[in-house]
Amino acid sequence: MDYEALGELLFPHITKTPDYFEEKYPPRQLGEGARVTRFSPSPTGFLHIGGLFGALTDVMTAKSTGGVSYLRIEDTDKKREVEDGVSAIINGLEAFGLSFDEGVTGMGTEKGAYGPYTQSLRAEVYQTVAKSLVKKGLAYPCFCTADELTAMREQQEKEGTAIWGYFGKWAKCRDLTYDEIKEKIDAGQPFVLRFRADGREDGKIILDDVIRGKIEMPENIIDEVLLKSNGIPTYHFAHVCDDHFMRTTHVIRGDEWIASVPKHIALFKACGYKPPKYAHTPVVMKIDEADGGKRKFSKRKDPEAAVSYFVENGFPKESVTEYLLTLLNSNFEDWRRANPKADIFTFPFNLKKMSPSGCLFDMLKLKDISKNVISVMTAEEVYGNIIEWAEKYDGQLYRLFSENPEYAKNILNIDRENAKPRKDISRWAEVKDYIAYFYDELYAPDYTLPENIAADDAKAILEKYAAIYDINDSKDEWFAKIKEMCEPLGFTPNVKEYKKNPEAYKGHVGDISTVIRIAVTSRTNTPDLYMILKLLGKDKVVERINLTIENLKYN
RNA sequence: GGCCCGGUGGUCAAGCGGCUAAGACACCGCCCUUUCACGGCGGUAACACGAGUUCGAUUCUCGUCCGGGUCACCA
Repeated sequence: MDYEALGELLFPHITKTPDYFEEKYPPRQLGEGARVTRFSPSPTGFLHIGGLFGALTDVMTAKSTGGVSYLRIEDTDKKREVEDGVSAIINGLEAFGLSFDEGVTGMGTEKGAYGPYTQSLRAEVYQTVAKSLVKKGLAYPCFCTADELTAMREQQEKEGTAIWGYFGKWAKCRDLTYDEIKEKIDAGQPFVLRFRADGREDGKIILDDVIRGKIEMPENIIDEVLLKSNGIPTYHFAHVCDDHFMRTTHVIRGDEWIASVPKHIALFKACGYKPPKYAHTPVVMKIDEADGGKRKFSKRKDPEAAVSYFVENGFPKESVTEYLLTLLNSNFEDWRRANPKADIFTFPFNLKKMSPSGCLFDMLKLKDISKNVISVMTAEEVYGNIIEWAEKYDGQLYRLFSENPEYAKNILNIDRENAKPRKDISRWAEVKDYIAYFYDELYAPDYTLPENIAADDAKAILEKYAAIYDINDSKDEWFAKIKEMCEPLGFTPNVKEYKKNPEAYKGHVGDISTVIRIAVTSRTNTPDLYMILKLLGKDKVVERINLTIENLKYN
């Protein structure tokens, strides 16, 4: 067989050789240990949590080694592609503060010297490499139809062959002569380009995975498709060409790719390229409501799999990235405690610290982390975040907060910006309920008293309090007055005393506070009552107290 | 079915032949306290199973079981 001639027959329009691209995309000049990573999603829908997980891993790996990360769009499957796929990915990434050094930056825009970073724009690269493979006798055209391939598979299953696929005696087009090929091509028959695998059936290769260590796998013997009949490469071939020419040092991808590594290694070898290091990451799973088992997040079944879910529910972006980081490197939490304000990208991330087993996404843990994240923000920061969120997702809250920013910030500042800030809020979507009693529009009065307080007593407490309330009191004066109210009403200002001798009193100072709290907020639990009263203002406090007195039911 | 990965408390996880088997979340109790939170202290709770190697296995080997992945002109 004259492979040179075959190459020309198959790719008459390709005039370059791989050397051209070797020069165009020279090895990167980076420091020792610097890693080049890529996040390479397909634009098939929304960005989901697993994608974010992977993207974070890529970015952290590059940043922590002084390397480069880039975003490559793998749009080689036009059937699954969705219209706004690329912007969905980029917007999703941006929403969580992730950006790359190179690659696609938007619809039709990109940056970096190793582009284009969209696979559908790189046909010439793939075909040039493919042509060189053909000329070396390492790839050949296959004219088998989908039906023939299906029949082959069925036959293999029937025979119970250990390995399924296009190889050995099943590879009908492997040894076509030049004349046979020319005849089919002249007749306009479509073909795919297949790899001429040279693996031995009993051969073994070792993958030294960065996360999992050494994995022994059978050599590849399958004549994998390199170019589809439309000339577009399969993932396998695109991966090899792109990661070589984009000079990726570390391919970080989901562990569903482990089984394909022998193919990839064989292809790198055939092309004469040095394979990158591989790091196969675990998958993020959830509990299946139906059977209680673990399973991978599903784009279709799990709305919370979409990163937009976290945005819509008002999780600060840092909460999500920090949670993901604890999943990635569990020592992140210790680091965060030691460096409460540090930029996450300065965390000394280490691929080797990643666990190889899949993990369950724990919404409770996310919320806990989120509460901590929010608790160290200033009122100003919290306000800004809420405004930004509410503008999109809660018009009413947005209006209320923007009408009087100072009022809103003061509310948010209660028990904040101190050594032991409250941790009540985990998502911006909870804010409206949290601050509802500060706005008449949101306030839903509820005059229900706790069982241990009689309505008559409550009424007496409120009448007394309305009479002595002075908004100008300091906190100490204010509380001293409340304590003074206790004894005449049959309560004790001393909680310990009450606990020692509960029969002697109707209640203690806490109960007095509770009555006032309920009258003013309709809640039994709130942050610092003194500040609440102060912010509400004298008129509103008196108004609510009077309303409560009128509506109290006698029991 | 073949091949591959994984298996420490409810969850995420340290651990790399000898430890009373860390820590975080969740849960429970106590303390602090005008409520609630915060904070502090304490508690319940784990090495899937069976062989083997070894003076000694959570750690190494093999098998079993369980969970997952993969075998496309999808990525």
